[in-house]
Amino acid sequence: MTETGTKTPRERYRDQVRAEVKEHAWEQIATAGASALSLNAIAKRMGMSGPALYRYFASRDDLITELIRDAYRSLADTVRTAAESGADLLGLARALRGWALDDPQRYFLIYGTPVPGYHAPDDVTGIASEIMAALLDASAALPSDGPTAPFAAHLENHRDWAGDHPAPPAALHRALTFWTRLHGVLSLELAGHFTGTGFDPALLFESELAGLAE
Amino acid sequence: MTETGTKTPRERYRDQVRAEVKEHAWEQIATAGASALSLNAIAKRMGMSGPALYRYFASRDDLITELIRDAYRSLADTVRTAAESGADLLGLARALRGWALDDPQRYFLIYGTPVPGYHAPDDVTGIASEIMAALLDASAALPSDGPTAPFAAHLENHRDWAGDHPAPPAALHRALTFWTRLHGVLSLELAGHFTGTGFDPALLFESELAGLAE
DNA sequence: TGTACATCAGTGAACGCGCGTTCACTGATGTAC
DNA sequence: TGTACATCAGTGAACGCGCGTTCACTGATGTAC
Repeated sequence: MTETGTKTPRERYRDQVRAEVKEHAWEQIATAGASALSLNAIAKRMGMSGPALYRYFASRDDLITELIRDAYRSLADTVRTAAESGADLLGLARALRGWALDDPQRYFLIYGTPVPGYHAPDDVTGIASEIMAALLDASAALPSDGPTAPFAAHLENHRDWAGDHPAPPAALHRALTFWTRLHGVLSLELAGHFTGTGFDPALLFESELAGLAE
Repeated sequence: MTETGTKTPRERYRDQVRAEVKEHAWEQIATAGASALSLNAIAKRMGMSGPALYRYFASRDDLITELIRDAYRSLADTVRTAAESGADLLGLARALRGWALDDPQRYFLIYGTPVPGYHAPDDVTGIASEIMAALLDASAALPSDGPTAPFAAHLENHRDWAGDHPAPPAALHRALTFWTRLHGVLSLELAGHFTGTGFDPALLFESELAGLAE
């Protein structure tokens, strides 16, 4: 055991190769989808033999799990960074959209078709909560006048998903609505269902969210 | 060539086996996802040898393509039937939701993670237009008072996706918004992102769409 | 109604492929005295 | 500083698997006279 923070050359090398494997994995996912991801193919592209990768990842599933975790982490960081630089709720949404457009298959790894039987590791739910917390912060920061919808009352009684966030029901509702509308436009756009329609998805995105920011 | 409409026993048998293959395919997709679909596995479950299926489908891709077409057809029929029995825009949305809940993997085959490089056959765009036309009809049937959003103006200049539907810009906008909000709630719900949140996705669905029906 | 032929469903063997993963081993890198 | 040992990266062979797909063939079903 070395002191935390200090890394031996071997450890640094390990980290570097692990990172390189992941990079090739993302390339492969972007090219052929996550289901086509293969350890042997990655090894070949790195000029190594297949079994060599088992020094770095226990199994194919292990690698995928780590990619999912990284994707969540990357999105959470993106949203947090935006929040720290003063973005409002709409700004967070735009940051999330940018992140998704940056690598659609990474977006789909989190929000796309679920693989029956696969369960994400427990710690990603914590990261997912981070993202939601940022949205809740931004939502609560906006003034909320006007009548509250009936659904907000329902949310007040079912606010487990918000953790211990002190946002009032109207803010819960707004954050959740932001969340679903955002994914509605994004998932259709990224899956290509707007190609050939003529209109600009970015404008639709703005239009869908603008009304919510009051 | 027999007269159209009349089928020989052999043709009927063919149709029946083809249908049975598809049923097993859907089961397999529901169980393990579309990427795990295998002709050999289907044949085995039907008590046949693998090559036998090549009498009925030219290739694995051919089968998948036909499943996608059937999924579109099924959704279009669902929406059309709802429209014919007098459902309004909200009713169409509910019909679509019911269809999706009925078989989530069938929903994802159309609206889920796209497989890079795969292109749906041309004729499904026609079926997709049918669905959108039903939404546009229902949208245009609703009264539209109030000011039109800026995005509606943009849509007026980019209405290719609406075909030759005579809906006014406000109706185009409303149909499209229905479409994206509906998929926002549905895709997150079906992918399991609401599990453990406590609230009722059905209420969120209603809440998201109720405001649009004026 | 019966016979001769054509059509077609289904089989089993085979091909080539790439996959995940295990294992015994080599050679290089780091560590302890 | 040098030697003895432990650690670890990477290789190549091998296993078992299931896949899509082709092909020559058998046997049943339908068709024509």
